[in-house]
Amino acid sequence: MSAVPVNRKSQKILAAAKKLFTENGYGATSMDAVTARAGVSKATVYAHFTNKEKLFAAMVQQECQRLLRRLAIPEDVDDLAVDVALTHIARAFVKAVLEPSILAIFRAVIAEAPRFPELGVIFYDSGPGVTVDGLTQYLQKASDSGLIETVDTRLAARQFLGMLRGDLQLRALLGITESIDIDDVADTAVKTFLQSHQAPRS
Amino acid sequence: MSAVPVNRKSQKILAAAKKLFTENGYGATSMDAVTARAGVSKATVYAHFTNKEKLFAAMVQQECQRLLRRLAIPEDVDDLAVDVALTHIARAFVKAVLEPSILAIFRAVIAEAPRFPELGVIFYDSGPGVTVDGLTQYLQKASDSGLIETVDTRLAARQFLGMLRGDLQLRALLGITESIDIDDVADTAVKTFLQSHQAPRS
DNA sequence: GTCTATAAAGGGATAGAC
DNA sequence: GTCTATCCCTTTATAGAC
Repeated sequence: MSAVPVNRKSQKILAAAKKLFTENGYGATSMDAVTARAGVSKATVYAHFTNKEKLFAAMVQQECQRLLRRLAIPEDVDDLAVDVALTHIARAFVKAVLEPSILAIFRAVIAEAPRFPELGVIFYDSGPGVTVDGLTQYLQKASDSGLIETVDTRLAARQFLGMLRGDLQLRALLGITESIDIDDVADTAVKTFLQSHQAPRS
Repeated sequence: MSAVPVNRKSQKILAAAKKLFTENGYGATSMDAVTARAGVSKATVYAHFTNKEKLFAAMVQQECQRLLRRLAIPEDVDDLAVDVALTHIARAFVKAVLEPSILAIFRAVIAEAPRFPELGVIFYDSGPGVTVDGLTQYLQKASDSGLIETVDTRLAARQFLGMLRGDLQLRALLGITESIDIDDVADTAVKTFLQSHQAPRS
């Protein structure tokens, strides 16, 4: 008589699926491996998730909700000075996009995007998309207040986030590890951005 | 008595492998499908490429050499004004990273990076890496000539290329198509970059 | 080197008992 | 809902003839 809405077994299966799909990829993950890791029988897996595709999709959607919220822009930055706020945002963002668990789900979705087109949209909208939206709103407010001078705030947000990624994220996705100073990357991007967008001091 | 160094059959097989691996992914591509598309027998494939992994690796390496050279910075930009040169570079770069054939190989390598760690390095060094190197050299020369003021030219190059990608490349990798003005994205990035790096006019 | 045929294993999915 | 056992197909890889 638990109040948990989703079955316990479902969660076990999804956890196993997440681990195996993200580590080995969709094609290289067998349903047998999922059942073994989840500690249930094969028939149970199929009772909960019709087939392999549905299981993969369910796993991705759950991870979207769980992981990618970390990419959202916090609400409490409005009180800070622009450079301080952007620095907070930048450091958190760089850290998040290099997180192994987030990289793993990125990799899985990118890999299977051609065969799961809906998932690409769901993934973007619940992850990278909310980051762009949040930063765009912030920049818009800052621009309205005269703190910065930016005409196309959405494009500016994308540029800023792109600067933060540099090719760090790509290298990480490719499995190239490196020791870099995350804060340095973030702070330099803030500096570059503000030099371009801050209203010339009168 | 052809002078072609590599076997004709090899090329047929590699072409089929490229098509199938990039379209369907590594796991979903069978050796049977490759042989059928190449019009050869299975034994021939195995005679040329020991196994499936080796075939995939060979395909990636060939595509690295063929496709990714397009990401290189052209040599003839030194004669141009900085803003003109950067605009040329930027437009060509954005166009290249959105090219379907290049996206396909990106997707395949990212997907299989965990199981083919060497390929990630080879891919980066022969593609995105040469872009960063080339632009870094260009920025260094421009900085030495006093045309721009940039302390860390490599970081600046990464920032600039990151701005150009924005999240365009990510969206493209996720299969999200959109109609954008490539030149506009490129030109805005150049503007932002120069506002930050150009020596203040005296 | 290249083919046809096949071996050996593993894959997704289901039947039927409980 | 959950299990065990199994069907049936595809897969990778090889044997043997030419």
